[in-house]
Amino acid sequence: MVTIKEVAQIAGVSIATVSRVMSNSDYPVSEPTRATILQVAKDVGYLPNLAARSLRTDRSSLIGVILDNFDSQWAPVIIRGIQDILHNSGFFTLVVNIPWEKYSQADVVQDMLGHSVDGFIFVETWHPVPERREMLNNRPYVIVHRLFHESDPHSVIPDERHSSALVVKHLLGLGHRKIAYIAGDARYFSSAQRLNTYMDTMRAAGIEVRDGWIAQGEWQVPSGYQCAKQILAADDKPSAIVAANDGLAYGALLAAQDEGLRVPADVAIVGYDDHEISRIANPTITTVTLPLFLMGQVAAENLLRQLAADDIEYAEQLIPGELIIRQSCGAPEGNGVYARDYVRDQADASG
Amino acid sequence: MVTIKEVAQIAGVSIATVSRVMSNSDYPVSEPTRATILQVAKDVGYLPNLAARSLRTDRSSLIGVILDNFDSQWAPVIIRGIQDILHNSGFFTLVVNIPWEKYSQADVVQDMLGHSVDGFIFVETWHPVPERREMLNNRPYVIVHRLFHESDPHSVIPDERHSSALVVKHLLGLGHRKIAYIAGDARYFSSAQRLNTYMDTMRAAGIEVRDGWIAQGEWQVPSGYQCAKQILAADDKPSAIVAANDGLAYGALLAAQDEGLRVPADVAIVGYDDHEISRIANPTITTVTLPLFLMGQVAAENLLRQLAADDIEYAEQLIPGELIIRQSCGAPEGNGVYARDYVRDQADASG
DNA sequence: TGATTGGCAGTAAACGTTTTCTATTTCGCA
DNA sequence: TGCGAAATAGAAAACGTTTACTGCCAATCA
Repeated sequence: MVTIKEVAQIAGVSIATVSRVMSNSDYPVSEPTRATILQVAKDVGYLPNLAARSLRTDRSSLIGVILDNFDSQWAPVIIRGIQDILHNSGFFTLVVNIPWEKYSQADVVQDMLGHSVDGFIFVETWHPVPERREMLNNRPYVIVHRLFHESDPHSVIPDERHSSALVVKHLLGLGHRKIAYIAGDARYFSSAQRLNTYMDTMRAAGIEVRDGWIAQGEWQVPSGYQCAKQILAADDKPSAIVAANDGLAYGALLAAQDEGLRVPADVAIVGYDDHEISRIANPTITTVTLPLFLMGQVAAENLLRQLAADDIEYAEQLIPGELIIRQSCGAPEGNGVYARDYVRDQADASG
Repeated sequence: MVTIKEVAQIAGVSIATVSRVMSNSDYPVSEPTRATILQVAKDVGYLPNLAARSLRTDRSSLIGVILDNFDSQWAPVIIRGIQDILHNSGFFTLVVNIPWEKYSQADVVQDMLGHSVDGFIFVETWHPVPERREMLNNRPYVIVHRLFHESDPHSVIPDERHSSALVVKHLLGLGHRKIAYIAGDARYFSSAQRLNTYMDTMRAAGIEVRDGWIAQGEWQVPSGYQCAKQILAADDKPSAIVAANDGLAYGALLAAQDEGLRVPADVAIVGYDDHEISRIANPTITTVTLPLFLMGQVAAENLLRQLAADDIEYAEQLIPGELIIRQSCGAPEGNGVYARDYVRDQADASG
């Protein structure tokens, strides 16, 4: 590999000058000299050795990204958002999926510190680490899509209250009054937020929530099925069901159809997350998006800001989601058609 | 950060000795000395500075991983497989999703070379690069899940022929003779492989494939719907349809049901890929897996082997998939039940 | 015209390792 | 006992940068 020395030799200048040009230093270099050096560097294919630079400056242009569930539908999108910003600023990411059985988070952080990463981004990691700051060697960090309850000023999370209110209000707007709720796994703090927002929104609309309207689920389809069965067995059947996520909503959909109910005619169902399942289901499920890509971008921008100056005040950042109106809510203004019709239309259009 | 120098000072030895111990050199160091150094290093929390090491040795413990579709259902699993092996061997990966509009592959490779990556893994990248070898500065590389036709000895790909034969033979074994086929996007070489295998397998079974049995699709659901409509309109209706992937299979499923046909009673349908959609569909779809995690592992192992010695002969590695028997094929030995029953059973079990 | 300034370029010292070379000690064996 | 070899340790150079410091020259100003 060609080094700064050869470039200097060919250009007839000192290595210091080459370095100043190549690293975009604000030290003054005359225009002709700069042009020559740039030209020579290009001709000989010079590439700065980042290990050497890192050794000298203690900045590596590397950001450690730690997650514990790469297979989640969300993580890859978040990571793309992160990289979109970071790569544009000349950073690479060291992405590591931590299989909890094998490595501890602390070990991975240590390894990353060995590579002199400039900062950390934690994606959806579940276990909070008490003395994180210290463990990270005081390097800046951001937590994106924080799933645990412990609050942290350096985190970027979905605006659960905003989004939850969106779906409930949507149903209220459609005239529904008897709206039931299937909650998510109680160990996730988003479950409580979503549930509480449902309660608050109902209360604000002057509706008293009955006991039988709330079922405690666990995120997955079978749980949604079971909860919906339970809700639909009540003698005062609700006209709509809000599920804490799309898996639960899909389960509820199957349960309703199993009971001979038409969705949305007999009972409306809405989900949360804009998971693929809500696009595939029949009818398609009205839901609200998780602004994942944006969250990744915001997290990366936060980190860059911390890298630039560390005397800033931080606060949790809430990113709002968007309501996606599909078929399962029966909205008159719904832009969706039944899955089969949609598929048929698409086929007609393309064939 | 504590350096080798301080460890040496505290342990009362030279930095050379510390280095030899910390880097597991095979240079002889007496047992007591080694023990002391290890203890001191641990006590003071010494971490080797990898930038310095990289500068000196020209090995970075970094592997560049390049992909162009992070959102594909497959990429994250492949990457986990890669990291599973690589991280165990002390390597980190520089994972980059290349948005083709913005960067060229060559630019990213250059940037990675600046970080002195020890090797490259290309995941599912579509565009072959002619003078790849040179571009990579002669560093070792592996292509995993290669989607383009150009053959390359350093690639790890699914055994398409094996898997395709698996599904067709499965249907033959169930007594089907009139088996139609919906092909995938013709630009992918796997489409041709899957189609050809279907033809070969049918021929080997002594069955002549009729013209109307083959439809040219494009991977997506609407295309599957349309193709199935076309196939089912033939006067000699087939009793089974093999789709080149699960999206097409799902589309075909909707089309069949639209025609008032029961699946699998009236027409059996099988897919390919073990995409989530095949688990969610009703009935669930029989399919064959892509061995993604394993492919990632094998790719990483290949790279490590190349890193260790470069005088090895290489050949494309084919990784076999597995048949997943679900409901849509009507196999008597099928281990599946209808989605709704499955969901109900799960619910009963957990509640 | 002479002193002062400011723009520009070069010298050389670091950054934290690895590794070659050299030096010392210890050991085995005649 | 003496000698060579093996085992062990240390000194120092090198890897490719960045940057503090020094120096030169031309332009500016009194």
